[in-house]
Amino acid sequence: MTDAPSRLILDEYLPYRLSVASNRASGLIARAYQARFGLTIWEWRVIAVLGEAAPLTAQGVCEATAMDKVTVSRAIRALDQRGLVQRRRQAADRRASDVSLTEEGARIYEEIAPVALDHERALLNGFSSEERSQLMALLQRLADRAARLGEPG
Amino acid sequence: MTDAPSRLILDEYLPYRLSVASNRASGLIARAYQARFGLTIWEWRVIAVLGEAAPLTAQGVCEATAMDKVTVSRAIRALDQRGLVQRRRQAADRRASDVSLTEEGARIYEEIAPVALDHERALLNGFSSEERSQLMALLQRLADRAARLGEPG
DNA sequence: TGAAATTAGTTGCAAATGATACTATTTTCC
DNA sequence: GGAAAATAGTATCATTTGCAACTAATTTCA
Repeated sequence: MTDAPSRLILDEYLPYRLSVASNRASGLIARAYQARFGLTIWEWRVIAVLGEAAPLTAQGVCEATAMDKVTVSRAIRALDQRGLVQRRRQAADRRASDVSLTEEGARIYEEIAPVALDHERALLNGFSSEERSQLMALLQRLADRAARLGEPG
Repeated sequence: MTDAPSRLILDEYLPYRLSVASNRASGLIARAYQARFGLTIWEWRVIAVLGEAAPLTAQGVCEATAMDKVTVSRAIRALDQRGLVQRRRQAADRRASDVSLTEEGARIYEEIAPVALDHERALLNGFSSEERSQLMALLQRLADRAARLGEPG
């Protein structure tokens, strides 16, 4: 491995930096979605994955969104009540339901996706293509590493 | 500028990736501090900045930690009640108080700082020195950018 | 087979969080 | 000098969150 700082300075501490960057970016986007579509960030994530690949069970949504199952359950219920998703009990396993976007949900997905991408572009404005992929790759490695450190114990 | 994705795929969406990486890293560390020192992540941040430079006012802590003033107020009160920080009203401005670590607070800081750095090292294990500074720099730019996009409206 | 363990999803409750309003003090500036 | 605006920090209240317990269905395996 390589050297790492030996003295603690919050502003140079990776988990802190990560948290600040994430909170600012998420906050920005959360506010936009709330104001414009009345969606929480979790509801929007569920719509996003269902827009990519439906149907999914709640469990499938958990895996695809890295959200906790309680959060997913609540988001799905809220979306169901608003008529943006529909649930159908699986014949094979009656504990589980297939969840998919309704027509209106799909309409919202089509409307939201470009807005989401615009936000991403705005955030990454000024980053070269190479910097972007570096950033994504580094974040991926970091998340994997944190997951492995957390899981076993 | 450069190209950016034209189709929304959650798993390749920067704000999402950022959030996952941050939550996993923070969660890991939050659990460790809670279990080992009984500190929340905010309390620990306050201790960290006071360990670097004290005294600070609550306002100063806000700036140094990127925390909201209500959160800072609560963290300081909790630490005060546990005897880890002390507050002294400023003579010059009696609305403000100077906050600093008590002896015990300093003792905890000395104990915690190396643990924090160990966690950081564990997370960054496998990253080259160059990758680390890249990551930090990219996160910094991103946070700045998000802040500027958020502030004005 | 059928008791025990596992899994999908929900609910209830306590704690964390955030927006807003509030007190006390200081600054501005006419 | 003093009214109006600004600032430091706290309190209040409603919402969000997260954990643990729960129901219902399925799987395991003796």
